Amino acid sequence: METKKNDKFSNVEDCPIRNIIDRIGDKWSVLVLLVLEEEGTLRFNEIHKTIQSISQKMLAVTLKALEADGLVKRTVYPQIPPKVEYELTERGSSLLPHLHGLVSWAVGNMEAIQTSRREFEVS
Amino acid sequence: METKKNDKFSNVEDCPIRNIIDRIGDKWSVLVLLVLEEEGTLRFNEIHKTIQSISQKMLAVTLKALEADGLVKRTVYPQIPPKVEYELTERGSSLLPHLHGLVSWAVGNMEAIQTSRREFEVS
DNA sequence: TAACTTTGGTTACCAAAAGTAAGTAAAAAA
DNA sequence: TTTTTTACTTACTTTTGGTAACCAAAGTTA
Repeated sequence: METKKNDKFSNVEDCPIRNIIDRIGDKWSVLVLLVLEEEGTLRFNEIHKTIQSISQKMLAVTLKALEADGLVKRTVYPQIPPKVEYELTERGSSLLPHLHGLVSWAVGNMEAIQTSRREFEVS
Repeated sequence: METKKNDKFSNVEDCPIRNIIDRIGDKWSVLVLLVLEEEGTLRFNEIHKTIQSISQKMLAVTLKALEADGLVKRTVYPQIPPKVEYELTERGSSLLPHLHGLVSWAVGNMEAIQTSRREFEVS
């Protein structure tokens, strides 16, 4: 008999791993976090210029999600034309070292991985 | 004048960050890697029993991707009914410490993040 | 006075990725 | 002969992501 209790990953809502993967596992969050770390406080369009391949829509969606999770702080200056600045919160900063671990692994292994992929395709 | 050279993330194909995020940032890869680390060698259905919320299709797709990247080794025993075993490769094992960094951060911050999300919703 | 610029978005529409449920192969057991 | 077992695949639906056009509101230009 297989009860839910035998599956330690059954409660997807409360599984921290799935929770974090669902959030930073999207297409853009990690890139935005890394850019904000490197460049400091940035306006919407400045982020967009740094990550040209993201659409305005996805940048807006990504920033809103990061803000909702308290990883990024959004500051609106009531001007016309509008001015909105984004910066990492402490919580966002505390995540970054772990991302850097991943990034360094990725940098060190990317070439071998790309080779593996090509070999796998032909077979 | 904005040339491609001003955007250090413009070559999405060759950006290691995007590369690794695209691969382990999918919904299931990290979970599968963690299960294989914890349980050792497992058959297809054994993984499926451990991660009940994944569909057979997505488990198959995920394993194939991990195999293509050389993170997981697939061994087929020519029997009927079939027997296929999956285990981490060295490359896969070398990635896991970095994932654990993320996991521990996720465990430590999940509650605060969930609170932030609820607060963000109402405002 | 009308049109254009600037910024930080939103909206409608389309494509790609992921989820669901059912089907498949092949042999051994009932 | 039907059922069982295992590791998938296939057809279909839903969710996510991408593209391009549009918007507000004040200042600048003509």
